[in-house]
Amino acid sequence: MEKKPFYITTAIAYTSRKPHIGNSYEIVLTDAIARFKRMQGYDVFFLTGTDEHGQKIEEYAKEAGVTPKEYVDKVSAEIRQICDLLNTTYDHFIRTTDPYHEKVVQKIFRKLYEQGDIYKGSYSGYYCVPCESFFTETQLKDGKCPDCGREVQMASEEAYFLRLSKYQKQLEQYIEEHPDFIYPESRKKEMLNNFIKPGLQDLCVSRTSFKWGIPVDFDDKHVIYVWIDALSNYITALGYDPDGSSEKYKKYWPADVHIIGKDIIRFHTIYWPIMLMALGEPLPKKVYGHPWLLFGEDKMSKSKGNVIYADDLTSIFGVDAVRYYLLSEMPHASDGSITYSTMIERYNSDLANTIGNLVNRTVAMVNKYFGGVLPCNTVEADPDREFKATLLAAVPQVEKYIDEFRMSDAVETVLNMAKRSNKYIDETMPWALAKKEEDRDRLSTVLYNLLESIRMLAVELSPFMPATADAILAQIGTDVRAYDSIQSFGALPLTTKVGEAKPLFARIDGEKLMAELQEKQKAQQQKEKQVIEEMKQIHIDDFAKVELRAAKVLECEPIKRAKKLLKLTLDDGSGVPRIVASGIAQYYKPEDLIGRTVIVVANLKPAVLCGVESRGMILAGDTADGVQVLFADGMEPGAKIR
RNA sequence: CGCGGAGUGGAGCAGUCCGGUAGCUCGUCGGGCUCAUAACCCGAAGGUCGUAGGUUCAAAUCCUGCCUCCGCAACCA
Repeated sequence: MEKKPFYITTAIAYTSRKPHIGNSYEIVLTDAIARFKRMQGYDVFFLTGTDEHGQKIEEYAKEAGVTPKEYVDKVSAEIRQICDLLNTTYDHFIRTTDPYHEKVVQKIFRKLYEQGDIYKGSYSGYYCVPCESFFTETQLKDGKCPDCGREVQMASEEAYFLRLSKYQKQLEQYIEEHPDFIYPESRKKEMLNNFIKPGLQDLCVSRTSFKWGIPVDFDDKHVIYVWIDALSNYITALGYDPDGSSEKYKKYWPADVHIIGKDIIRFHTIYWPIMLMALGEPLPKKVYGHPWLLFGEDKMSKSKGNVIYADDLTSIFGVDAVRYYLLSEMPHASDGSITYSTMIERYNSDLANTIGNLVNRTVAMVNKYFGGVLPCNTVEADPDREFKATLLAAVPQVEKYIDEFRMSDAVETVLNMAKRSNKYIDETMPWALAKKEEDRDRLSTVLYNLLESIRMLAVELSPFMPATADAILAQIGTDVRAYDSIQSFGALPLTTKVGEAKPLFARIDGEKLMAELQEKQKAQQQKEKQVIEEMKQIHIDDFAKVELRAAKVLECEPIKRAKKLLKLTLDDGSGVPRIVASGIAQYYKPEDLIGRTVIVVANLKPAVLCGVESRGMILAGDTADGVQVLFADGMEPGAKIR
């Protein structure tokens, strides 16, 4: 029988910088589903890749002093290495800079243009010069900029637009008729109520303000902006072509599920379906917006040097333990969190104690009591039936959870299989049976049941922890691992000879590890301090361009709508009060500052922050617990600092 | 009044849509066992479900106000 196709994708990762462990969650989640579906017998195609165009990348590359292509080559390779490190089984890794992708994207753009779904228009609106942004008439506040309250002017910029409005009704109908399309369901309401029903505005799909993108082939002033470029990867990767698509495309499209972060649900449930409608292609069956993996209570920040990356974790815990953690700790709807201590806890308790020890003690007994091969005489007894029934019931349960994307529940169900087996050992007490010759057959039966339960466990574990599953099967000496073989109890051949009992997961000394990690972190910080010497040097003339003046704080108040900002009114000696906004609201109260003298950068270009025009900035330094303002009490307002 | 999420035994969470004995994991304590990685199994303690009202025979669950925390956005000039 022909296998049923199953097409699953991750979002493509933006190549601005190395992804942290939270970003890696998505690929592991998708991989687990892909592996599970393959095991069930589906013909799976699993796509991932990198999104490599855009202004940001152009800027990062410039900063790094390389070409955009060199930049994305490096980051894309890094991302791919992480996918490989995490042992993910993607079938294709697409890059939006791949020539075949670029070519088809141009064709798509042209097709949509020729049929009138894309039109050339102008991005006209009210432009606020200091804020560098466009606003529609409805966004304006009393005819002025909603951000800074200043005058705006009419301005326009040529651009291409995708006619979303034309498909609005059709999309709304589709979403309502396909209740499974957007998952979890809470997101569906969000999309319908907040975006679709109020009316869709046509989407700007080209830019002239930067170059690093796929050019519009009939108008090369323009590059194709992110939506059409990035989203279409899901079909270009398969060989979609407006002039005739590949067999592969016909086989796998529409996708069974797009796995994406909750932040980009809008693009995948509104823009992407409309693009497909315009192309006359079927829509993906499901879009799952997964939650985020957050860092524990201790907020991790790059400046502290303690962002967690996938390779940091795998070097300590191993790949499978990291996969296990990501899959088990992440709730399906709300955000998960990661800390080293919870990681250690789960590792020791679930992996070392429950699973590892179960395999170890069972294999050890088979070797000790029977020299590795069990005799074939079966003697059933009381707890057996319930034991087997519990294990078998777990199989459809796991299946159900995975179909609902409830990974942590699926993983827990599998873990419970191991717990049940540990309990079975206590119920049957093999060591007591071993003492009496007449109980030998019963002992053999008990151990067989255990080996079989472990085999079932290993098979169920294989999508989550593939290497561990292999190791377990090797230890119990079998390669019977088809999904069919765990639908009933007893597929393990009786003649199986078990291997040597070797611990699967060595217990981790939590305190010791935490101490080591702290050491490491210190070393890291030390390193960052040393880097100063390698920094680019500036000439004294450059420094002289900065006008530093002492200034006395006359007034100080918080800025509404801004959590971090204080508005300071300063006497800088000029006679005219100077307004400065400063991001120190978390560390200083207004009364702490009034009357004190601070140092202000006097010739800084003004900027508008949360509606306040800030003319200059005051100097402050980072400390362990926040920010400390540099005071110059006693100096005359206006005194020059050098 | 920018948007959104969350407050449940020491910790992390489920339960909340569709009211009706408050559940899971970890930790703690007690017991059991000795095959095993100081692992495993059993039991216990521990919660007025953020707060104040309301609806109801009955509220963690529905409604209203308030408090606190967090994320996003704004933004740390």
